[in-house]
Amino acid sequence: MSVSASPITITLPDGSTKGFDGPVTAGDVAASIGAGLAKAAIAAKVNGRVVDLTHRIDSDAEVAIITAKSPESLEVLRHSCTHLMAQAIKRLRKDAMLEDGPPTDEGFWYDIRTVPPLTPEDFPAIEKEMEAIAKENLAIERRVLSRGEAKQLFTERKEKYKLDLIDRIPEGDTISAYAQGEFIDLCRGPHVPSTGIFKAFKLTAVAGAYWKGDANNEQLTRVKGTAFHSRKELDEYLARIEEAKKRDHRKLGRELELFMHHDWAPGETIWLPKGHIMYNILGTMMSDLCREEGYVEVFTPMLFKADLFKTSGHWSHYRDNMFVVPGQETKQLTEGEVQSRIALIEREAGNLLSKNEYDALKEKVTAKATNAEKLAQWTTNDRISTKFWNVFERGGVVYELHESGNEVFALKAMNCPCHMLIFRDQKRSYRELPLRIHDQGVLHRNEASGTLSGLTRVRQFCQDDAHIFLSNEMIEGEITKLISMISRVYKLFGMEFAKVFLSTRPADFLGAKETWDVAEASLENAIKANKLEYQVNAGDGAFYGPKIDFIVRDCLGREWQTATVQLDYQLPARFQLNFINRDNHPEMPVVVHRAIFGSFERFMAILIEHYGGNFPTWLAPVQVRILTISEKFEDYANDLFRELSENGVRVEKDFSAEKIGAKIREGRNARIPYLLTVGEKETATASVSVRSQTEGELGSQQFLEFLARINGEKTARF
RNA sequence: GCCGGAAUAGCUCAGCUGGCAGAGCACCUGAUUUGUAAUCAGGCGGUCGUCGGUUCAAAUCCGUCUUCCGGCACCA
Repeated sequence: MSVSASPITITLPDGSTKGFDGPVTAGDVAASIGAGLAKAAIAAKVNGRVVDLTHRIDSDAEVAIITAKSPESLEVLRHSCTHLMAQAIKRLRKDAMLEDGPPTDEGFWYDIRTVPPLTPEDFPAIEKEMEAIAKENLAIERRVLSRGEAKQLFTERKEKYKLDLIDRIPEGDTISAYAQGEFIDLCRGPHVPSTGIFKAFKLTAVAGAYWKGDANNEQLTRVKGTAFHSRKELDEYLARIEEAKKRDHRKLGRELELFMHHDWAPGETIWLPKGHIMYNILGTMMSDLCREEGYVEVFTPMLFKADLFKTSGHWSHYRDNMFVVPGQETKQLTEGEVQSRIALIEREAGNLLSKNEYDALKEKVTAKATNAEKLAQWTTNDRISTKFWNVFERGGVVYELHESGNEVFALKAMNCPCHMLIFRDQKRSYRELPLRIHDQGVLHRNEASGTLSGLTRVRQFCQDDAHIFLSNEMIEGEITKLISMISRVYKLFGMEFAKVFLSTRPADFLGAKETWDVAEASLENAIKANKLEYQVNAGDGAFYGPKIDFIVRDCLGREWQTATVQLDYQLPARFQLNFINRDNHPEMPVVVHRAIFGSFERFMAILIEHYGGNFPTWLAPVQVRILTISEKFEDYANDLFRELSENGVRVEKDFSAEKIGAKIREGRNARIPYLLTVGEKETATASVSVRSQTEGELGSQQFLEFLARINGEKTARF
C-alpha cells in the first residue's frame, strides 16, 4: 500500500542529516548508513525513546542506531532474552503460564507458574532449548492489538496473568505483543530484531515471588538469568560474582574467626575475640567522634514496661516486630491443681513421646508417691518440660509461672523513646540546644525468620544511634554539620557516597502539612549546600517526618544504604517535650534521629566485604605476627613481642616447628597486616624481615624503624 | 511469614537404585630446626540437624520441627 507522503529528514547523532521520500523504519535508516551498521543494529533511539528497528518514522526525527556498543542495548537484549527463556520454558512445559518478565541491572527474570515448579535442575534443558531457538533465528515481530484482540489472544492461550496485565493497562495506551515463531507475549518492548542475536546467556537462580508483589496472593516461580552481547562479557560478569562470593562476610567471618552463629540464637551474632576487637574499635572511635562533635553519650535499659512504647506509638505501629516479655509471678499450686496438671501432662506425653519413651517414663512415675514427685518425674523429660515450661517442682512444692496483671515489658527496638525521657527529665533551656544524645545500646527486633541473613539482617544489634533535640531554625545548620560528620567517617574507609535519597511526606503522614514543607525544605537546602547528588523519593518518608538516606559504594562498586538522618515531630509531641525559649515561653523541640554506620553488625559486614578481609592496620584484630626461622631465635622474638605489646600493638607469635614458607602462608591467609620473620641475621643486627599483607616482601629493616612505622599505623581517628 | 533448595568430622565436600560412614585441610603425637604461600609419618575425630514413620535393614524413602541459603513480602 503506497501512501503519498511528504519527504522527511532524519538527524543523526553526529549532526548530519539524511533525507527520505516518505516514512521509513529505523532499520531502513541503519541500512542507508551502511550494511555493517544494519547488521549490528539491535534497536534504535528515535527522539530520545528506545524503539524497535521496525519502528515507523513518519516525520522529521533525531535517530540513533543502537548497537552492542550503546549503553541502552544491554537492557533491550536482556528484555528480549527473557522472552527467549519464556519461549523455551513453554516448549518444555506445556502448562507454563507467564506473568511478567523485565530486565534488571544484573540480568532479567520471568515470573512463571508451572506444576511442579521449575528448579535449577531444569536449567540445562531450558538453556539447551534457548540455544536451539537462537539457532532458529526467528524474526521478532511487534503487533499492535486492540484491547479486544489482546484479550481474545491471551484467553485462547490460557494466559490468565496476561489477561490481568491487560486489564491494568490504562485506557488509551497502546497494547502490543511480540511474536517469535510460535511464541507470542504481551509486551511493550522494544526488542531485538531476531533470536539469532543471543550469544551469551545463563540462567542463574529460581526464587519464589508473590503475584503482583502481594503476600496474600499465590506465589510464582521467578526464574532469573543474565545475558550479555558476548561470551567474554558474560565470563567477566561470572568472575565478578565469584569475587563477591569470596568476599562474602559470612565466609570470611568464619575463616578469620570474627564471629559465629548458632541454631540456638537465630539472628543473633556471637562475636569471637577477633571480631569483638574490631567491634570495639569501631564503637570507641564513634564514641570519640561524637564527643568531639558535641554529643553526650548515655547507657540505657534494654527492657522497658510497655507504657514507654505506648507513649511513643511503637506499641501500635511496631509491636509485631518487638520481643514482648510478660511480667511473671510464681504461684504455688494446690494438690488439686497439681493433679490436673499431671493429668494434662500425661495426656500430652502420649503425643510428644515415642511409645517406648512414654512407657519407660510412666513406669517410673507410678512408682513414686506424692504428686509433687510425680510432676518432677514427668518433667525430667526435656520435651515435656519444654512444653510445660511454666510448671516446676522445687523442694517438694509445685509452682507455676504465670503472667501478672498489667506488667508487660518489651525489649527495646530503638533508643528514641528512652531518650525522650532523658530530655524530659529536666527543665530544658534553649541554651542547651541542640542537645545531642548518643547511645550504642543493644536493640532487639523480631525480624521475620525468612529475612535473617549473616550480619546484614539480625535480631539483636547496636546502632550508633543519636537523637538531636533542637528548634526549627537550627535544622538546616545541624543537617549540614551531620553531612560533614558522615563524610568524615566514610572517607577513612575509602568509601564514596553513591547518592543520597530525600524521602518526603507519605500519604499517611502525621502532623501539619506546613511543618512538613519547612522540614523538607530544610533537608533539601542542606543537601544542596553540601553539593551532594540526590534523588527525591516522593512519599517515601516515615509517617513522623522526612528523611535522608545515604548510599555508599564499596570497592566492588556495590551500593549499601548506611547512614540515615530523619526529622521527627511526633515523638516530641507524644512525650510533650518542651524547652524554655528566649521569650521565656515553652516551645516544642524537633528531634533528629541519625545513625552514621547504621547498625554496627551490618557495617561490619560491609567492611569485611569492602576490604575482602584485608583490613587496614588500625582495624585488623591482629596487626603483627612474629615468625621464627627456628627455635634458636625464640628469645629474640619474645623480646620483640614484649616491645610491640608494650607499644599497644596487637601482636602474636608463631613459634611452631613448621618451615618458614608454611608460616608465611598461614599468616597471609589470616590476613595479618605485617609478618615479621626473625632468624640468625635479624637476631645479630636487631632487625626484622618485614612482609606486608598489601605491599608484599619489604626486606629487612631495623626493628626500631618498623616500630615507628607500626606506631604510625596502629590507630586511626575519624 | 511465603516459595524453592540444603543440612554427613572443627572446615570444604564425596557417599549410585536402602545393605559395615569416607577424603583433603584443621587438630594431636613423633621425627625434622628449617630463610618468605603447604616437611614427613602416625593418630584422634561422626547418634549423618531434630523427632517420628516405612522396612529384616535408613545418611539414603516418607512426615514433623529447627536452622541455613536464594528470592518474595517486610524493613521505625
